[in-house]
Amino acid sequence: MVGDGASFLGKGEAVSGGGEAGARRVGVLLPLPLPGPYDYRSPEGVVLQPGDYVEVPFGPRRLAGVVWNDGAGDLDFGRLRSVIRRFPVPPLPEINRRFIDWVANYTVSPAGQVLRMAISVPAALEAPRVTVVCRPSGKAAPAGFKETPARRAVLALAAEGPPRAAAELAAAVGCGPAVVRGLVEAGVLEAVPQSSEEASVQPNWTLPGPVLSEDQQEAAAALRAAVAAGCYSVTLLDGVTGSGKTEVYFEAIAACLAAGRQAVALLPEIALSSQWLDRFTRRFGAAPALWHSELTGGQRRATWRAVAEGRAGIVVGARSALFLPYADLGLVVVDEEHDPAFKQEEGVIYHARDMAVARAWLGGIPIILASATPSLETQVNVESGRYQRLHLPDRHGGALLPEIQVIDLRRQKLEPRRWIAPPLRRALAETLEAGEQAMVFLNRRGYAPLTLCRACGFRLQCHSCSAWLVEHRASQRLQCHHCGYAMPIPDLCPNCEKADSFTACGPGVERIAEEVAELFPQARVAVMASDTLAGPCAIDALVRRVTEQDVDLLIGTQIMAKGHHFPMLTLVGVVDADLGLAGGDMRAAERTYQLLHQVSGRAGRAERPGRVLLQSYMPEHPVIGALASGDRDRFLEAEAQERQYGHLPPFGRLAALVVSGPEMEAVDRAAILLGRTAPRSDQIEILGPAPAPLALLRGRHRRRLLVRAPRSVVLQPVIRAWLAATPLPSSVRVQVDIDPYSFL
DNA sequence: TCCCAGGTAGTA
DNA sequence: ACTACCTGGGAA
Repeated sequence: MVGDGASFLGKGEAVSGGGEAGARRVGVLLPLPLPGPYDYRSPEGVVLQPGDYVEVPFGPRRLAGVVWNDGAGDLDFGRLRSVIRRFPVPPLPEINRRFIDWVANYTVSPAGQVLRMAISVPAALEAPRVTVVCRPSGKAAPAGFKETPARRAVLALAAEGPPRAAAELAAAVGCGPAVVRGLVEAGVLEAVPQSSEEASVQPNWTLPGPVLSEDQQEAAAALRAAVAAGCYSVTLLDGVTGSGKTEVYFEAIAACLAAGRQAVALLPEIALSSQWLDRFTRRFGAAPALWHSELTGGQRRATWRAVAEGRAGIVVGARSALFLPYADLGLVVVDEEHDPAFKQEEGVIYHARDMAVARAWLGGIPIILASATPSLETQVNVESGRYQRLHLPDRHGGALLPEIQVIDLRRQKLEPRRWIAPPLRRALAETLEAGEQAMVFLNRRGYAPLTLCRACGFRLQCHSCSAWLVEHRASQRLQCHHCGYAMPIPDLCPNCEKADSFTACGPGVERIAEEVAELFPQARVAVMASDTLAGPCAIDALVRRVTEQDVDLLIGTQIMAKGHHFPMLTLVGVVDADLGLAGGDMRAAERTYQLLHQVSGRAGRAERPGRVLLQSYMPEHPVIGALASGDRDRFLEAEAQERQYGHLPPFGRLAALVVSGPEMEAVDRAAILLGRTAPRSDQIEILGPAPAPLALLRGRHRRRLLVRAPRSVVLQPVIRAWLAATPLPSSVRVQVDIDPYSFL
């Protein structure tokens, strides 16, 4: 560093001694997919520490980054540009920085790209807006103080309400700002600076919790002990739907707050419902800090800053909440641990549950995974003793688990263009007659999944994806569920030009709604799918209508499978329990089991017992059998065995390389080249290239290679070396997916 | 011969 | 991620 000094001194810059008082070299990580931190020099007289947020010049732009290290030193000091300024935010703690490096290394992505998830709100780095507010000083009025009516009114107002800006006080009273100013000058009011995001009401852990069952108390005590121990531990909170898992982990959160540390609860995006927040607010007397994709810029900023400054005790959010700059994280909770929504499939591809466990391990803190249907990975970790398990076998408040029956569609033939078999129709009629509510579940949006021409057999397909266009009657359009493309339903077949020749194939929720309306014209029917409900507010509104019994029959997709508590709902009918089992994806069975189990869990959550009817063409399938018998563990064991035979996760390691680009030939060439340069080892097996599950997505052709290896092999360095040694044209992109969620 | 578009390298 | 720069094709 000192040696480098000569070069920049030579350029006529005044630095004393080239050392202590002068500029120093720092490595700054930028929120970009660069290979590593870039070196800058610190401004005169400013000492920068790792973790400091800084603004730096980058080409013609200015960017916010984080001081990562002392700099790589591979560039002459004289050629370095200077850090512009340090942002007025607490530095990113070391654990958080190590976590970012760890995730980057694990997911084979540049650290800067991971950092981008952590500083996703650049505005939060600026000093908060400070306003001057007035409040009573408590001092006596000075001699000669004249009490006018206007002054009296201002003082009275200032005495009751919260501190307010002078202009605000004046406006409320109806006097000029000079009156307030005069009071401040007289010393009766005092003007104090207040940051615009001053402490809102904080969750209060000292409030008494609800009455817990014996099982719940026991589990809560174990979790409190884990929090008190303050070291790394993973606990699976395994409880049937309706067993009150949430209330149990609330106790762990309370313990964490009592210890003065922060807690984060990750929920699958969709489960961030007002029902969950209501329960939280009831327990802690205030809402938690929120983090999810629907937040406005201002809300994001407020949460980010409150987290960084340690003011936010509890954060509840979707997967990305894991990357917030916690000042002192003491507990992680992952609710619905098995949920596929935790898998991020774009940009940095990661599974939030796995990253959360890593975060807990790095931070030396406990983590709680909650689920009624734990993932196979978690189950295997419990069996091997790596994770603790707490079991809640019974529903809270004595409610019984629903009785599950299978309707064999091979015997109970469906009428043409009908999807509800007679036994389900009878059950629905009985339920409605009893004044109870029913739910019909079909995990398929729209009216019909496929539209074809009766004359020539032409199928309406998306131009940029390998997927059918789905008819939506509500919007009168055909939609692609992968890229969002939509078009009006054409009058003529694009192929044979015949008019009125289209016919809908198969059911979607809209079609089921139509059938139900014909069967039960007097029933109040509501459809619940992600496209019929715009945003969380609409979901909340419908959920409220259901709890207030404004709806008799609810028809929906998986959006209504999660977390909702409908006391009067006693019947769940599953239109097509086999949906999702087709295909050959090893995870299909597990996923279907989890989804249907969760849907079944909506029935009979209060006093009235529930029942579930599953319509299936293959009642002998292990998934259907496990659901009907309630024997989850035997099913998981069988699944585990199958994965073990296939050397598949969690018994082996798997990674996917997805090659994509707009031109099929270029993508194919690149994929074949990658296949040729693949690492050769008797430990590592390369499968493919083959068309990826969606061979065409958003106009990009996709090919996939799978890498399979025993658990003892660490795949990341192998993949990194492989990619580094295989130069590819810039027209194709390679995405690395460690632990891919779906594998055919 | 010039201009614009699209592809590409570099950002410290 | 942007942006400035370069290359090449097409029209003047």
